[in-house]
Amino acid sequence: MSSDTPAHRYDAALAGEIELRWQQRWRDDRTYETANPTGVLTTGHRPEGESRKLFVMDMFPYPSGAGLHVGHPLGFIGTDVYARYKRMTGHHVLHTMGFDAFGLPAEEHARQTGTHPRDNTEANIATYRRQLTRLGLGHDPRRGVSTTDVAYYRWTQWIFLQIFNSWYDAEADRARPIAELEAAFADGSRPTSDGRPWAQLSPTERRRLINDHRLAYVDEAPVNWCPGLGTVLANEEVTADGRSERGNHPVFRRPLKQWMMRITAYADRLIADLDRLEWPEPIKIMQRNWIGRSDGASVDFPAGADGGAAITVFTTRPDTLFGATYMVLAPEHPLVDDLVADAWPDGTNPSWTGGAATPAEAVAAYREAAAQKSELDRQENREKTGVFIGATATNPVNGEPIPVFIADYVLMGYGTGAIMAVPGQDERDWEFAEAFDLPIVRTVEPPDGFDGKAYVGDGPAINSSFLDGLEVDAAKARIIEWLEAEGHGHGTVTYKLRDWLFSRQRYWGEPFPIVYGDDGEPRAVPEEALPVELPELIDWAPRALDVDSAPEPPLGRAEHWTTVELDLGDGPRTYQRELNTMPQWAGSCWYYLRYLDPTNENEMVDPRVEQYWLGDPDGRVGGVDLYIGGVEHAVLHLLYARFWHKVLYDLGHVSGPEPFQRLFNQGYIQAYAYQDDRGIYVDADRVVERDGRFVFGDGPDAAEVFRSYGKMGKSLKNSVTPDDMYTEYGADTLRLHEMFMGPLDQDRVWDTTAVVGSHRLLQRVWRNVVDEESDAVVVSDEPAGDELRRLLHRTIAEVGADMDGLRFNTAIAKITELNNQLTKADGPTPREVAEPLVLMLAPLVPHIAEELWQRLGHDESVVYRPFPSADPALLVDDTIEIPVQVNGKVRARVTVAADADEAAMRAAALGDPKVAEQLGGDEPRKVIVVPNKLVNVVV
RNA sequence: GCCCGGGUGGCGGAAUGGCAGACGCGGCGGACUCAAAAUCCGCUGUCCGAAAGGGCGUGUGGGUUCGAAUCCCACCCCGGGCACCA
Repeated sequence: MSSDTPAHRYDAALAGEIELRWQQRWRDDRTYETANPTGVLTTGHRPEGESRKLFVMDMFPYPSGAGLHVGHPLGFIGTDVYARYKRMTGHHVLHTMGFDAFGLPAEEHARQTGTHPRDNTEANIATYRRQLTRLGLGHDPRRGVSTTDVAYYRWTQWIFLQIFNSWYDAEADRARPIAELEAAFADGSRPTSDGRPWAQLSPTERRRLINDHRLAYVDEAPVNWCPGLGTVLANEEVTADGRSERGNHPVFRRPLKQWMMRITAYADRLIADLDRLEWPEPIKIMQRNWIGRSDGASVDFPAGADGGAAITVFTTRPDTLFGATYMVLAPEHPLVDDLVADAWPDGTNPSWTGGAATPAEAVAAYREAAAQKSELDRQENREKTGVFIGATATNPVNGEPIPVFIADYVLMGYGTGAIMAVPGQDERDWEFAEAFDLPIVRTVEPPDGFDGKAYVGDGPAINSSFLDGLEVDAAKARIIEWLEAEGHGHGTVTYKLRDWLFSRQRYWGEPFPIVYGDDGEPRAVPEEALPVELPELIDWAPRALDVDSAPEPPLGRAEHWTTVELDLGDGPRTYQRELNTMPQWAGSCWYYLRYLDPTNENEMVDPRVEQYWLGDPDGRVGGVDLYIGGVEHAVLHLLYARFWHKVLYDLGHVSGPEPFQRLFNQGYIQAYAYQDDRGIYVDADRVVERDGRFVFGDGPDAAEVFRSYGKMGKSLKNSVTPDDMYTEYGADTLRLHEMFMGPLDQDRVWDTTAVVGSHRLLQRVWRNVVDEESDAVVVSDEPAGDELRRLLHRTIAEVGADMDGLRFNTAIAKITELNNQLTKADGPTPREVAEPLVLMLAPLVPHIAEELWQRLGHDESVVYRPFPSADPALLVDDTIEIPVQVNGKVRARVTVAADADEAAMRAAALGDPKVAEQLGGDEPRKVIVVPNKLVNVVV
């Protein structure tokens, strides 16, 4: 520090000293520990008198090895400011932070750094804790669980067992304990699948029957096999072009035996309850689309030589049945082999045969070609292809025989894998019909002037016998009645949502509490045997695998762990453990519940504690009061967590049907990156701007570089870390700046040069309270002037409203205006203004606020001081200045009494010389007076 | 292609039917300094003008209104999601 800088200026060094001192004080005083109403954690803060509970939560981070950059804490700071504001307005606030540390990101990082995932994870968590503490986040440190803690994943396993031990009762529309299903089979009130009495089934048969109904079940189904990661993946983890979301490795569909969760049973409730949530509409839309409910009908088309087989299709347009002129099956549809004809029927259109001598050859060749196509080919080249299989089916509505094709535009994974093709009303069918010269029958009258091909809109039915004249909706209802009456089909619903693939062939995850006996059927580990601890493994990494290999769970290498002796009710026996682990989403499905009661060894959460923090006194759906996180979890975490919560709700373990009442998506902070003329990224912090060009380096080596922007990180060489900001300005400045940059839900570009503005504000605030030279407090106990007092109360009112609405950027702007007023004024700051100013700043910049509050003569922490309240009498002025418009353009300003009536305002406006000049002696045609706002004179 | 979100000074943004550009960054000028940094003060949408003042101005074009960044219609551009889902 040079000699002429004031000795007690608020700079980075002073900020750092203040921040570390107050962080220590908060730890010593246990300032942020929040009391539960009952149970283990009843110590901690609890507001006196009437208070409302408020549970504010962030999406917890994966503690990656790279540590934090300034983009990470945006949401964390947002929840912290909000939580602090709410504490000051008398709320009982629960706010903490844990770590989502199992799963691919942690494991991939450990793999790259050659360390064991547990060591790596623990080191990373320590780094994150240090960085988050340094930011001054007011978290209850007792509640910060990690999903990798044995004491935590013990309950993840417990929840898995709840799901495993339940089934979905479609009639009651809820999950029920599996024992109730067993009882229903046993007493005959529910028939077994093959009709044999329960008593006649062997123990293994019974187990199989029951296992088929569980909400968590093992199934052999086509899954996403990713050899690059050595594991299978959920649909949600695979990108549209068939690659893994993490690592971008190719993914292959292949049938494998895997754990599944019956999320599809909840599809309708997951859609319906969205209406009760205060979530951003785009997220709700994404969830609705992902679940993809379609209402329609299932229709049987008799087919095969004797007409004995039937092709069942799903259609959303049963009203167009009279226009179905051919059918298409997915190439891998199981009926194809039954239906394929021995020879081409006489007169077969040569373009239908694919040039093959027989239908069987054509089918084989087409399947071969389809299997060769990559996902990318399918997307880029959408020419309709297919072959005739030599067979016909009968349209049930008119008895017409129609040809059956296979084509890859029909997907086995949706509906029934077969469609009725109605080219008149479907664009894809039209294209296929044109390519294969198939008949086209319109069954909906297109509007006059329609010159397109397929018409997919509304209109009266035509060429459809008894449906003619009906609008689409009426025709659908009518034809479904007919199908049901005639036994040709029925109304039905399908979903895009698939059951959730729940097993991974990875080491770093929760082991399943499942074992297998001699019959190969999965059985639950008894509750009292939990936790099933993850065995220590030296060789834990997945093997590098090729496409044709099978997944190989690393837990299979834990020789002493893979078998276990248990008594499951029929004497001690040896069982084989399940070797897969749970996906990374498991732990994050329920962490908000464990925050409530993190040390409870007897229960997942004490029901009274759960009811207190997640129940809603206003009769809303309940759950976490405010949940802030990125939009990237729209259909992953947020859907899975809702599903688990609903299962727990059905089984009576939680009190409400939804986990997150209100969701808010914070934006992302991105940063400029710079590439040289070879396209290589250069260190962004060594680039300077000169006359609109960007230059890297200095002296003779300086070279022009080109600006782009993207996520902060090593690859773009554009990271700025919180530590950089602490050194230069302090944590309060960083917090303030991140909140000031723009609306919390908006993406923004980081600009380090702009941070100084927030630092200057704090410096000026400091100077308005403390003398920089002497370090003495310089506030005055004289009353504030009338104008300043009014500004203060207006600011209080506006800042409070902004904080409630998470509009921190405008709250800061208003505080700045008030402070600028103090800076401009002669003489010391009145205490009457200084104290509320410090209190208003406290949620945003808690350290400097604590320090100033103490220097203003207060012993107690600012954290639980009441937020200032505005005197309503001071929010209205005696006189106001209003603009006067002439033809909508502002031409003058006049001062009138605040309660001036229309006539007085009109007179004041027309009496203004500038307005008179504009009028040029003419009478105005019309004068619009908006009381308290403005006057508009129309000439 | 379909569905969301967005387009305002050199930059981040404010104003959601009533004074466009609050607040901040950057820039320019000044004070302090031997000097620089830091700090402080003033100016800063754009065009015409010495000034007073005036014209223009919220992606483009139209509309509703006394009055539109804000509401309506059409289009353009940017970002995101889904994508042959029957």
